[in-house]
Amino acid sequence: MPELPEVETAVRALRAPLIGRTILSAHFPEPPRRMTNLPPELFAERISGEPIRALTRRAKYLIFQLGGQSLIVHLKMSGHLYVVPRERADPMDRWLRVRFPLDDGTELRFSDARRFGRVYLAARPEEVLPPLGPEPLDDSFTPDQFLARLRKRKGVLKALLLDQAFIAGVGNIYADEALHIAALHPLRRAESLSDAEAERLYHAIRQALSEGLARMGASIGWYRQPNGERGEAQHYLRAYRGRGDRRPCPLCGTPICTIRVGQRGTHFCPTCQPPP
DNA sequence: CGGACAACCTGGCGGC
DNA sequence: TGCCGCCAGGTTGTCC
Repeated sequence: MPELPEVETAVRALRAPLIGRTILSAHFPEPPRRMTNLPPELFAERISGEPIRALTRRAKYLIFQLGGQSLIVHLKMSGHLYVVPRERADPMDRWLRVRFPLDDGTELRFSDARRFGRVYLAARPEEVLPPLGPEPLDDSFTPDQFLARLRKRKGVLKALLLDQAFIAGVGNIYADEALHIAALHPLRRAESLSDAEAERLYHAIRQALSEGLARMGASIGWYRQPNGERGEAQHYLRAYRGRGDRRPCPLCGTPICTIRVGQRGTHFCPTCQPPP
Protein backbone atom coordinates (compact mmCIF):
# COMPACT_ATOMS: atom_id res chain seq x y z
CA MET A 1 0.00 0.00 0.00
CA PRO A 2 2.15 2.82 -1.19
CA GLU A 3 1.82 5.85 1.06
CA LEU A 4 4.07 8.90 1.33
CA PRO A 5 7.25 7.00 2.38
CA GLU A 6 6.81 4.34 -0.29
CA VAL A 7 6.06 6.82 -3.08
CA GLU A 8 8.93 9.09 -2.03
CA THR A 9 11.27 6.09 -2.01
CA ALA A 10 10.18 5.24 -5.55
CA VAL A 11 10.64 8.85 -6.72
CA ARG A 12 14.17 9.02 -5.33
CA ALA A 13 15.14 5.71 -6.90
CA LEU A 14 13.69 6.59 -10.31
CA ARG A 15 15.39 9.97 -10.70
CA ALA A 16 18.83 8.63 -11.64
CA PRO A 17 17.69 6.37 -14.49
CA LEU A 18 15.00 8.75 -15.78
CA ILE A 19 16.02 12.42 -15.50
CA GLY A 20 17.34 13.62 -18.84
CA ARG A 21 15.83 10.71 -20.78
CA THR A 22 13.36 11.18 -23.62
CA ILE A 23 10.17 9.13 -23.75
CA LEU A 24 9.81 7.61 -27.21
CA SER A 25 6.25 6.32 -26.90
CA ALA A 26 3.69 4.56 -24.72
CA HIS A 27 2.48 1.01 -25.30
CA PHE A 28 -0.48 -0.62 -23.61
CA PRO A 29 -0.37 -4.45 -23.72
CA GLU A 30 -4.12 -4.51 -23.07
CA PRO A 31 -6.62 -1.73 -23.75
CA PRO A 32 -6.58 0.45 -20.64
CA ARG A 33 -9.93 0.52 -18.91
CA ARG A 34 -10.13 3.36 -16.43
CA MET A 35 -6.36 3.62 -16.13
CA THR A 36 -5.72 6.70 -18.28
CA ASN A 37 -7.41 10.05 -18.84
CA LEU A 38 -6.87 9.83 -22.61
CA PRO A 39 -7.50 7.16 -25.26
CA PRO A 40 -4.29 5.10 -25.60
CA GLU A 41 -3.51 6.33 -29.12
CA LEU A 42 -3.77 9.97 -28.09
CA PHE A 43 -1.82 9.28 -24.91
CA ALA A 44 1.03 7.74 -26.92
CA GLU A 45 0.98 10.51 -29.48
CA ARG A 46 1.16 13.25 -26.88
CA ILE A 47 3.97 11.68 -24.85
CA SER A 48 6.19 10.70 -27.77
CA GLY A 49 9.40 12.72 -27.88
CA GLU A 50 8.86 14.31 -24.47
CA PRO A 51 11.91 14.83 -22.23
CA ILE A 52 11.80 13.92 -18.53
CA ARG A 53 12.95 17.15 -16.89
CA ALA A 54 12.08 16.44 -13.26
CA LEU A 55 10.39 13.86 -11.05
CA THR A 56 8.63 14.95 -7.89
CA ARG A 57 5.94 13.75 -5.49
CA ARG A 58 2.75 15.36 -4.23
CA ALA A 59 0.78 13.35 -1.66
CA LYS A 60 0.85 9.81 -3.10
CA TYR A 61 1.20 10.95 -6.70
CA LEU A 62 4.39 10.77 -8.76
CA ILE A 63 4.70 13.78 -11.07
CA PHE A 64 6.97 13.63 -14.11
CA GLN A 65 7.63 17.11 -15.47
CA LEU A 66 7.98 16.73 -19.22
CA GLY A 67 8.48 19.37 -21.91
CA GLY A 68 5.22 21.26 -21.75
CA GLN A 69 3.07 18.87 -19.77
CA SER A 70 3.14 16.44 -16.85
CA LEU A 71 2.78 12.69 -16.48
CA ILE A 72 0.99 11.96 -13.22
CA VAL A 73 0.97 8.45 -11.76
CA HIS A 74 -0.88 7.04 -8.74
CA LEU A 75 0.18 3.54 -7.67
CA LYS A 76 -2.95 2.91 -5.57
CA MET A 77 -2.77 -0.60 -4.07
CA SER A 78 -0.48 -2.62 -6.26
CA GLY A 79 1.12 -0.29 -8.80
CA HIS A 80 4.87 -0.61 -9.43
CA LEU A 81 7.20 1.55 -11.56
CA TYR A 82 10.59 0.26 -12.68
CA VAL A 83 13.18 0.64 -15.42
CA VAL A 84 14.65 -2.26 -17.43
CA PRO A 85 16.81 -2.69 -20.53
CA ARG A 86 14.32 -2.83 -23.38
CA GLU A 87 15.65 -5.46 -25.73
CA ARG A 88 16.46 -8.13 -23.18
CA ALA A 89 13.77 -10.78 -23.40
CA ASP A 90 13.32 -10.84 -19.65
CA PRO A 91 10.38 -12.78 -18.24
CA MET A 92 7.19 -11.02 -19.27
CA ASP A 93 5.64 -9.13 -16.41
CA ARG A 94 2.25 -10.73 -15.85
CA TRP A 95 0.72 -7.45 -14.71
CA LEU A 96 2.40 -5.05 -17.11
CA ARG A 97 0.00 -2.20 -17.98
CA VAL A 98 2.15 0.42 -19.73
CA ARG A 99 5.61 0.41 -21.34
CA PHE A 100 7.43 3.70 -21.98
CA PRO A 101 10.45 3.09 -24.24
CA LEU A 102 13.24 5.58 -23.56
CA ASP A 103 16.02 6.99 -25.74
CA ASP A 104 18.85 5.10 -24.05
CA GLY A 105 17.58 1.59 -24.79
CA THR A 106 15.79 1.16 -21.47
CA GLU A 107 12.09 1.39 -20.76
CA LEU A 108 9.97 2.62 -17.89
CA ARG A 109 7.28 0.12 -16.96
CA PHE A 110 4.06 0.47 -15.01
CA SER A 111 2.90 -2.83 -13.58
CA ASP A 112 -0.30 -3.19 -11.55
CA ALA A 113 -1.95 -6.45 -10.53
CA ARG A 114 -5.08 -4.87 -9.07
CA ARG A 115 -5.66 -2.38 -11.90
CA PHE A 116 -6.43 0.41 -9.44
CA GLY A 117 -3.41 2.48 -10.51
CA ARG A 118 -3.84 5.58 -12.68
CA VAL A 119 -1.66 7.24 -15.32
CA TYR A 120 -2.61 10.74 -16.42
CA LEU A 121 -1.23 13.18 -18.96
CA ALA A 122 -2.10 16.86 -18.43
CA ALA A 123 -0.79 20.32 -19.24
CA ARG A 124 -0.57 21.00 -15.52
CA PRO A 125 -0.81 18.58 -12.56
CA GLU A 126 -3.56 20.68 -10.96
CA GLU A 127 -5.86 19.61 -13.77
CA VAL A 128 -5.96 16.06 -12.45
CA LEU A 129 -4.93 16.32 -8.78
CA PRO A 130 -7.76 16.50 -6.23
CA PRO A 131 -7.67 18.99 -3.33
CA LEU A 132 -4.67 18.08 -1.18
CA GLY A 133 -3.62 19.19 2.28
CA PRO A 134 -0.09 20.21 3.30
CA GLU A 135 2.93 17.96 2.83
CA PRO A 136 3.62 16.72 6.37
CA LEU A 137 7.40 16.48 5.96
CA ASP A 138 7.84 19.93 4.44
CA ASP A 139 9.50 22.62 6.56
CA SER A 140 6.48 24.81 5.88
CA PHE A 141 4.26 22.36 7.78
CA THR A 142 4.35 23.70 11.33
CA PRO A 143 2.62 22.78 14.60
CA ASP A 144 0.69 26.05 14.44
CA GLN A 145 -0.56 25.31 10.94
CA PHE A 146 -1.56 21.80 11.95
CA LEU A 147 -3.40 23.03 15.03
CA ALA A 148 -5.26 25.69 13.03
CA ARG A 149 -6.37 23.14 10.46
CA LEU A 150 -7.32 20.60 13.11
CA ARG A 151 -9.54 23.13 14.90
CA LYS A 152 -11.65 23.45 11.77
CA ARG A 153 -12.45 19.76 11.68
CA LYS A 154 -14.69 17.32 13.52
CA GLY A 155 -14.87 13.55 13.50
CA VAL A 156 -12.75 10.57 14.46
CA LEU A 157 -8.99 10.94 14.17
CA LYS A 158 -8.44 7.86 12.02
CA ALA A 159 -10.74 9.14 9.29
CA LEU A 160 -9.20 12.61 9.51
CA LEU A 161 -5.66 11.33 9.02
CA LEU A 162 -6.76 9.41 5.94
CA ASP A 163 -8.35 12.52 4.43
CA GLN A 164 -5.88 13.68 1.76
CA ALA A 165 -7.44 17.15 1.78
CA PHE A 166 -6.55 17.48 5.46
CA ILE A 167 -3.00 16.13 5.28
CA ALA A 168 -1.34 14.67 2.20
CA GLY A 169 0.25 11.25 1.93
CA VAL A 170 -0.93 9.44 5.06
CA GLY A 171 -2.55 6.06 4.41
CA ASN A 172 -3.85 3.22 6.52
CA ILE A 173 -0.48 2.00 7.82
CA TYR A 174 1.01 5.34 8.86
CA ALA A 175 -2.29 6.61 10.26
CA ASP A 176 -2.33 3.70 12.72
CA GLU A 177 1.36 4.23 13.44
CA ALA A 178 0.99 7.96 14.09
CA LEU A 179 -1.92 7.40 16.48
CA HIS A 180 0.07 4.81 18.42
CA ILE A 181 3.10 7.10 18.68
CA ALA A 182 0.82 9.92 19.87
CA ALA A 183 -0.92 7.54 22.32
CA LEU A 184 -4.29 8.57 20.90
CA HIS A 185 -7.17 6.15 20.29
CA PRO A 186 -8.30 6.07 16.63
CA LEU A 187 -11.88 6.83 17.69
CA ARG A 188 -10.92 9.98 19.60
CA ARG A 189 -12.60 12.95 17.94
CA ALA A 190 -10.59 15.82 16.51
CA GLU A 191 -12.60 18.37 18.47
CA SER A 192 -11.79 16.59 21.75
CA LEU A 193 -8.02 17.06 21.53
CA SER A 194 -6.20 19.44 23.86
CA ASP A 195 -3.51 21.64 22.36
CA ALA A 196 -0.89 19.34 23.89
CA GLU A 197 -2.50 16.25 22.35
CA ALA A 198 -2.71 17.95 18.97
CA GLU A 199 0.96 18.83 19.08
CA ARG A 200 1.75 15.24 20.04
CA LEU A 201 -0.16 14.10 16.98
CA TYR A 202 1.70 16.56 14.77
CA HIS A 203 5.07 15.19 15.84
CA ALA A 204 3.80 11.61 15.68
CA ILE A 205 2.70 11.98 12.05
CA ARG A 206 6.12 13.35 11.10
CA GLN A 207 7.92 10.66 13.08
CA ALA A 208 5.93 7.79 11.60
CA LEU A 209 6.45 9.03 8.03
CA SER A 210 10.14 9.90 8.54
CA GLU A 211 10.89 6.48 9.97
CA GLY A 212 9.04 4.77 7.15
CA LEU A 213 10.98 6.78 4.60
CA ALA A 214 14.32 6.09 6.28
CA ARG A 215 13.53 2.36 6.02
CA MET A 216 12.60 2.60 2.34
CA GLY A 217 8.91 2.00 2.99
CA ALA A 218 6.87 -0.90 4.33
CA SER A 219 6.64 -3.95 2.07
CA ILE A 220 3.24 -5.17 3.13
CA GLY A 221 1.26 -6.71 0.33
CA TRP A 222 2.53 -5.64 -3.06
CA TYR A 223 4.93 -2.81 -2.37
CA ARG A 224 8.51 -3.13 -3.63
CA GLN A 225 11.15 -0.55 -4.37
CA PRO A 226 11.75 0.11 -8.08
CA ASN A 227 14.76 -2.25 -7.94
CA GLY A 228 12.49 -5.04 -6.72
CA GLU A 229 13.78 -5.10 -3.16
CA ARG A 230 11.52 -4.92 -0.15
CA GLY A 231 11.47 -1.99 2.21
CA GLU A 232 12.25 -2.61 5.88
CA ALA A 233 9.63 -0.54 7.69
CA GLN A 234 7.21 -3.47 8.05
CA HIS A 235 9.52 -5.00 10.67
CA TYR A 236 9.22 -1.97 12.95
CA LEU A 237 5.49 -1.22 12.92
CA ARG A 238 4.06 -0.40 16.33
CA ALA A 239 0.35 -0.92 15.78
CA TYR A 240 -0.50 -1.69 12.14
CA ARG A 241 -0.78 -5.41 11.59
CA GLY A 242 -1.07 -7.27 8.32
CA ARG A 243 -2.86 -10.58 7.98
CA GLY A 244 -1.61 -13.23 10.35
CA ASP A 245 0.61 -10.74 12.20
CA ARG A 246 -0.17 -11.24 15.89
CA ARG A 247 2.71 -9.28 17.38
CA PRO A 248 1.62 -7.50 20.58
CA CYS A 249 2.22 -3.85 21.41
CA PRO A 250 5.99 -3.27 21.44
CA LEU A 251 5.63 -0.86 24.37
CA CYS A 252 3.53 -2.86 26.84
CA GLY A 253 2.98 -6.33 25.39
CA THR A 254 -0.80 -6.01 25.22
CA PRO A 255 -2.35 -7.75 22.19
CA ILE A 256 -3.10 -5.26 19.41
CA CYS A 257 -6.85 -4.72 18.81
CA THR A 258 -8.33 -4.59 15.31
CA ILE A 259 -11.54 -2.70 14.61
CA ARG A 260 -13.11 -1.10 11.58
CA VAL A 261 -13.23 2.68 11.32
CA GLY A 262 -14.77 4.16 8.22
CA GLN A 263 -14.48 0.90 6.28
CA ARG A 264 -10.79 0.64 7.16
CA GLY A 265 -8.99 -2.00 9.16
CA THR A 266 -7.69 -0.11 12.20
CA HIS A 267 -5.12 -1.37 14.70
CA PHE A 268 -4.30 0.04 18.11
CA CYS A 269 -3.08 -0.85 21.60
CA PRO A 270 -5.95 -0.69 24.10
CA THR A 271 -3.50 0.05 26.91
CA CYS A 272 -1.29 2.71 25.33
CA GLN A 273 -4.19 4.30 23.43
CA PRO A 274 -7.02 4.58 25.97
CA PRO A 275 -10.54 4.67 24.49
CA PRO A 276 -12.42 7.99 24.43
C1' DC B 1 -19.00 18.96 6.57
C1' DG B 2 -19.43 14.25 8.45
C1' DG B 3 -20.48 9.55 7.93
C1' DA B 4 -21.90 5.38 5.62
C1' DC B 5 -21.41 2.68 1.77
C1' DA B 6 -20.83 0.94 -3.00
C1' DA B 7 -17.71 0.61 -6.77
C1' DC B 8 -13.43 -0.33 -8.75
C1' DC B 9 -10.04 -5.04 -8.89
C1' DT B 10 -7.87 -9.48 -8.20
C1' DG B 11 -4.29 -12.25 -5.67
C1' DG B 12 -3.95 -14.73 -1.85
C1' DC B 13 -5.31 -16.26 2.45
C1' DG B 14 -8.52 -18.55 5.80
C1' DG B 15 -11.65 -21.90 6.25
C1' DC B 16 -13.57 -26.16 5.26
C1' DT C 1 -4.91 -31.39 -1.28
C1' DG C 2 -8.35 -28.61 -3.39
C1' DC C 3 -11.87 -25.41 -3.80
C1' DC C 4 -14.63 -21.47 -2.40
C1' DG C 5 -15.45 -17.03 -0.64
C1' DC C 6 -13.96 -13.03 1.22
C1' DC C 7 -10.61 -9.60 2.52
C1' DA C 8 -7.17 -5.88 1.53
C1' DG C 9 -7.03 -0.97 0.42
C1' DG C 10 -6.89 4.53 -2.02
C1' DT C 11 -9.99 7.12 -4.09
C1' DT C 12 -14.28 8.66 -6.18
C1' DG C 13 -18.96 9.14 -6.21
C1' DT C 14 -23.57 8.86 -4.14
C1' DC C 15 -26.77 9.51 -0.60
C1' DC C 16 -28.46 11.00 3.84
